Amino acid sequence: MSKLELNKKQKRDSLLESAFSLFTSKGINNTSISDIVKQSGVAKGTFYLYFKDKYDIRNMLIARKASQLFSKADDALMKSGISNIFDEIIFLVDNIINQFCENKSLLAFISKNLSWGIFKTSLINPSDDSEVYFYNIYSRLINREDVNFVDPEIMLFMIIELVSSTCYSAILYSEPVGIAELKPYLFDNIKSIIKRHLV
Amino acid sequence: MSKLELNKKQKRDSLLESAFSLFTSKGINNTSISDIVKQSGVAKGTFYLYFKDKYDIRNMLIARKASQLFSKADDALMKSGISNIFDEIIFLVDNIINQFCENKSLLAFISKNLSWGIFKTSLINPSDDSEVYFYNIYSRLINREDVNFVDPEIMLFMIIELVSSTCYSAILYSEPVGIAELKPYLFDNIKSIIKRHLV
Amino acid sequence: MSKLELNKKQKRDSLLESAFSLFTSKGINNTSISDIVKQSGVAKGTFYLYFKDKYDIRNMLIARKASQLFSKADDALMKSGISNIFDEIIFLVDNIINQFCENKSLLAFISKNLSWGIFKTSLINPSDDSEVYFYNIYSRLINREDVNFVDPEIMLFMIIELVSSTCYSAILYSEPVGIAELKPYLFDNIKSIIKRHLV
Amino acid sequence: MSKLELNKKQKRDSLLESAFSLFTSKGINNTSISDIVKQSGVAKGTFYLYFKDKYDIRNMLIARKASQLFSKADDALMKSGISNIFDEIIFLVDNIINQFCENKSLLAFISKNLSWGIFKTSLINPSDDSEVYFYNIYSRLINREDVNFVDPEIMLFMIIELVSSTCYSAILYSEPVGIAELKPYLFDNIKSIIKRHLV
DNA sequence: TATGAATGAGGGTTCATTCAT
DNA sequence: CATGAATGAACCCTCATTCAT
Repeated sequence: MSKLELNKKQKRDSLLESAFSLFTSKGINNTSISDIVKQSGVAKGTFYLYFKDKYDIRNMLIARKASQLFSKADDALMKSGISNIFDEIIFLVDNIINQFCENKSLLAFISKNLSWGIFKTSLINPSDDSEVYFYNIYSRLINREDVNFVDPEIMLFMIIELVSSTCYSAILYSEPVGIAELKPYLFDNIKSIIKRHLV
Repeated sequence: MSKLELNKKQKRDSLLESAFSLFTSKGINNTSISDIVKQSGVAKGTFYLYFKDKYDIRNMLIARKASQLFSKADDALMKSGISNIFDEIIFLVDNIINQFCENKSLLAFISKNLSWGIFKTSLINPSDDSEVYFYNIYSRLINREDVNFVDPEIMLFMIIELVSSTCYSAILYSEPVGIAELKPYLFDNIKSIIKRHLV
Repeated sequence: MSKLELNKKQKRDSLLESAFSLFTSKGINNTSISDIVKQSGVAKGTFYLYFKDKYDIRNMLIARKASQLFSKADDALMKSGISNIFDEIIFLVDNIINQFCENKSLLAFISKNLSWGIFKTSLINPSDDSEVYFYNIYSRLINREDVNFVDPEIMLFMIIELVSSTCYSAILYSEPVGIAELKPYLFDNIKSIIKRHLV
Repeated sequence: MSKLELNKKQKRDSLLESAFSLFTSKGINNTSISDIVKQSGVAKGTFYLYFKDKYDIRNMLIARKASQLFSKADDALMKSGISNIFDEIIFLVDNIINQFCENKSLLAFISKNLSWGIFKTSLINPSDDSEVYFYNIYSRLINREDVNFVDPEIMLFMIIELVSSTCYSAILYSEPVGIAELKPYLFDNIKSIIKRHLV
């Protein structure tokens, strides 16, 4: 990669990270392009060399952050030696929930913005290294040798939606209960979902 | 109610309905106070006599629309003669899903904005007739003579979160599948959740 | 007219006159809405209460200024006692040319922007008192008792186009000659045009 | 001409033609340097190696396009065998009008921008082959053996201004009438102008 | 109570121009 | 000669909010 291209990648990354920190701290609606470039230390016009508008950079961020989240969880899973399908999924969910607990603004951002559409777009058209990993994790979970799922995509969809929406309320507002109290019920439900999709 | 008070209530209702139609058709971010008052046929200053700002009227609307949704479903339930707890909840969910199918912008509005916090606020502090009704439905479901739930609030919470988040994607974008294909899995999962909370 | 309405008319007039002085001194392209409101002493948003954009105010100005130009010339004609059709038209043209000589920026503005379309729109839909006068002058010239014109509209069109385009170059740049030197030829040509349209 | 010089001429021509197509289709105000270089397939900086700014390239274009227009008309005239001065001028005007009818955006461009100043600059300082040709046509019309004109430059000036301003309205907007209906009057007036300048 | 004219900060976006490569 | 990434001033326009009527 030439020096110029490296420079460009750094600018893009800097804009992405500035946008993320602002989106998560002040919310997307209250973040202006001005804010983002100011935090990045680049000129306003530069933003438009890399992104179409605020929503373009948001979409890039969701895919990127969700991928990193899963990659991290998957790394831990690899080290754990777990091989049972139920345990694997619960492990991943638990790890992700813990990441959320430590980074509540990430939770707010992902929960409010992750849609299954962006999810799949990112799988099919990875725009970043982390998103390539993401694809590998996904396909490894789905195409296992030991088990056959009925409609595995629907299964994952339901688990992800259930986890993200309940955690949002439990972790951020302890509503109706805190995450610790919620977990047993949540994990039981996830197991039920998996069971439902086993042949 | 005096004629003046009636007039005031009509103005407030008119503002609420105008805001709802604009929020659902153009989105909250793209709706201005100007738009709302123009559609309502009242002056700009008048808005501030009834609501603090755009987000104030939005919160009022969520509670109001969610209550109406549940009330309608409950009316149908009453006429159905169903008394089994599983069937009752599935019936309610199914009815609400059907309402969503017929009114997709309502789904988008409720899904993106309904939080358990507003939900409970509305239960505890009803600001409208429909919300009082709402409370009755809720307590009738929870405090039944025939069954005892463990943590009934968590159960309802999970069901509501699961339904609203999966329906959002399935009904509006047919992602990962359409609502018809999703329903069997969804209902099975709801039954599992209920079962889990029965003593 | 209420005090409020009077105030509004004054604001509108002030904006029109500010825009005119800026358009004529700096050109339309180099005049921003900011410039106009600054000169008018009103807030930026106020501009948009009265005009759609820069081109809206420009069109209003052309009609207004052209009407005032003709009205002034016609007033002088009334006082002159001239009744011969050739002499009347030459008198009007001469008077307008002299107005242009004294107000070159007005000439630049009118010449570059007056189109027959705006001309007729202003005749049909006067948006101002001066434009009503304008209509009267026009119809009095066309519908005379003493003479009958063939295609009087085409005749006026040609005279106006010839005068405005040649004066632009002659008065502003003395190209190919100054206005004094041009006049004899111009007036002869106008007479030829009139003659051509007499039955 | 060396290969390098040829390459440079091609770049310049390419920029000129791109600018022309954009100016005529979108208008000068809505055309940016970015647009021009994009259409030309050269880098932004390259533009500034050949032209000072947008208005520089516009002036080059007017002279170039006006010259081409006259050259084409003159070619046709040469082939026609016409030798009478009235007929020659009418022939040229008619030919140019017909060119305008077939290329309305050219008409809009020329009419709005051709000034007698640029006209003469182009005559005196031709910046291009076509402009040299242009000069020949001009002097051949003026310095004839068979006739002597009084102030031939004023004569041509008036004809050109009258034709370009009336055609603009008639061809582009059919105001006050279409070009076909206008032509008889226009030609009569041109003949009057010529007659006026014959000794 | 109700009005709606007025505000002006601040939003998104464009673009001519420069300059290191 | 040619490039095109970067700049940042300047643009247009919106809008929540106020306040005299």
